Amino acid sequence: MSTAIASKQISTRTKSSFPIGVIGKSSSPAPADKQGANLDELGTAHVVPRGKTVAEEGAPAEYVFKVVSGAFRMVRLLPDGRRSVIDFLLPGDYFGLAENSTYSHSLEVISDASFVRYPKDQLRQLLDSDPRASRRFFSLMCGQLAAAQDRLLMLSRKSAVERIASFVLAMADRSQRKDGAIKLPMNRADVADYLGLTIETVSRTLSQLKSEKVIELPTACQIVLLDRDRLKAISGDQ
Amino acid sequence: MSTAIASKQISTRTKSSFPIGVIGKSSSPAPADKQGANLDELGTAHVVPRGKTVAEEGAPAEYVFKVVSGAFRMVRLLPDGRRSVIDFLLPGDYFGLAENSTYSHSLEVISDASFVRYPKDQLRQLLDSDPRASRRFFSLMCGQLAAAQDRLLMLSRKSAVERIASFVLAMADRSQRKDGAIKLPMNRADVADYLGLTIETVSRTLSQLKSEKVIELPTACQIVLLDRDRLKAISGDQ
DNA sequence: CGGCGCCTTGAATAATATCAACGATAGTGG
DNA sequence: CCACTATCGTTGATATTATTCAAGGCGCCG
Repeated sequence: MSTAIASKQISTRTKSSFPIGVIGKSSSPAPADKQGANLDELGTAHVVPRGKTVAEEGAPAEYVFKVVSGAFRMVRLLPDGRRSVIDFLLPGDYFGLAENSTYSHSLEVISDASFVRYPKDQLRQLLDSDPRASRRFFSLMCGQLAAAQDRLLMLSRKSAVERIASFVLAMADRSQRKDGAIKLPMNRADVADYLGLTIETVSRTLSQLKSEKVIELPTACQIVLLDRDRLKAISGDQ
Repeated sequence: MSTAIASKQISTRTKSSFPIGVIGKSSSPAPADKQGANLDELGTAHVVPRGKTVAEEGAPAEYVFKVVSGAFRMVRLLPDGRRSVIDFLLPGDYFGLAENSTYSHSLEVISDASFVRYPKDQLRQLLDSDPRASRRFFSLMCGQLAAAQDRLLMLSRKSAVERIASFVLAMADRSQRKDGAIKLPMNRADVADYLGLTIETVSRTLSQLKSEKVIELPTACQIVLLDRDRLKAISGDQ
């Protein structure tokens, strides 16, 4: 099932082709680190094509992943095949830190992507020995937890329009360009499984917002915000 | 708005009337700790009556709470008053670690309760200086995140019966006695806001499970499992 | 015993899912 | 370069689920 993944060792000496972030110390040239292991030395970089499954639900959780480019979805299945997209991962996001001995989610590539992968036990060791890295990851976890809790509120109490509006706003915030068209890397099915709706409801609701001149849809995967305030009001927050 | 809360300083010398857990070192007599501050010295114990709000959404997040006895709900409101119970907290559970500068949830007492409260910045300091405490809290956070993700799946894709079945099973697991009747500290409204349903749907669905001989309801707040396997099958997991 | 809060149940309604058909778009091979 | 095909997205009609509205019941406490 698992096909080859492009892989290479990252050296702190070699200029990597990926903008790999350094944690627990300044991102500059990297002076000798008396703490011993550091993230750069731990990780290997990989390039993966759209559709690829990088980590599989139920498999031993050996690695922690950091997205470098592209987009991923974190997926969980019910035995009968119903699917939930627990989160979308964009550059800078991590996967696998909170997983137990086996992954409880699959990590799938939405659009051609690259990532860095760290052996989980080595990363844990680093966290134990390096207070700065530890603090960094602790606050990452806090962010993830807060995001999950936001979504709990959304899924338990918001209507379809409110969910879509919240989603569009969130994607606009995560997107680099704040003004122009937002590029959605995921398809309608992914959005539906993320928001707890069906493909049809997602489509209909986006059409509705379009007809109300709140957004524009130049293509299916591009969204232009015409009335951000209105969208925020519709989203139900504040 | 905030009425008096019973409060007293905890001394490591005094035998506390609460079973306050010690983190980052053995729970025995407490030898001098070269790390300096430890959790016992940080915390103050409090007793609170049912209905009391211990932390308010939007207020400065100054404390982290650990439940000692009783039960709490962690609540979030939408501007129009819709309510979501993000989680129930039982003895041993923590609140407030992942909160930002202000609480994004209220913490409300469901049944007469007691808790220990730690100034957040002091706890943070302890986490920075004590690797064992840090590890402990890191794994607590992992557990909370995993639980939140389970609930995301539930809220996005499970039907009313499946949610109720999952909830009953989860409460049975968290409850002390595994065999006899489960005591629910929360009312139907709390369950509804936790599962993203209405009071009526919760009531109807429990009645349905009762009529199918899967559970018994001696009183509204007691549940007896008659057929755990069946309940697990209904819950949709595995 | 009476009142109040909480729970249950029924009937009608609304929201979203499902089923089905059609349309658009992108990738492929002639 | 164009046509074909597969995939994805949109839209409509209908079905289903859960909500809303409404009434009544149960238990607890004064």
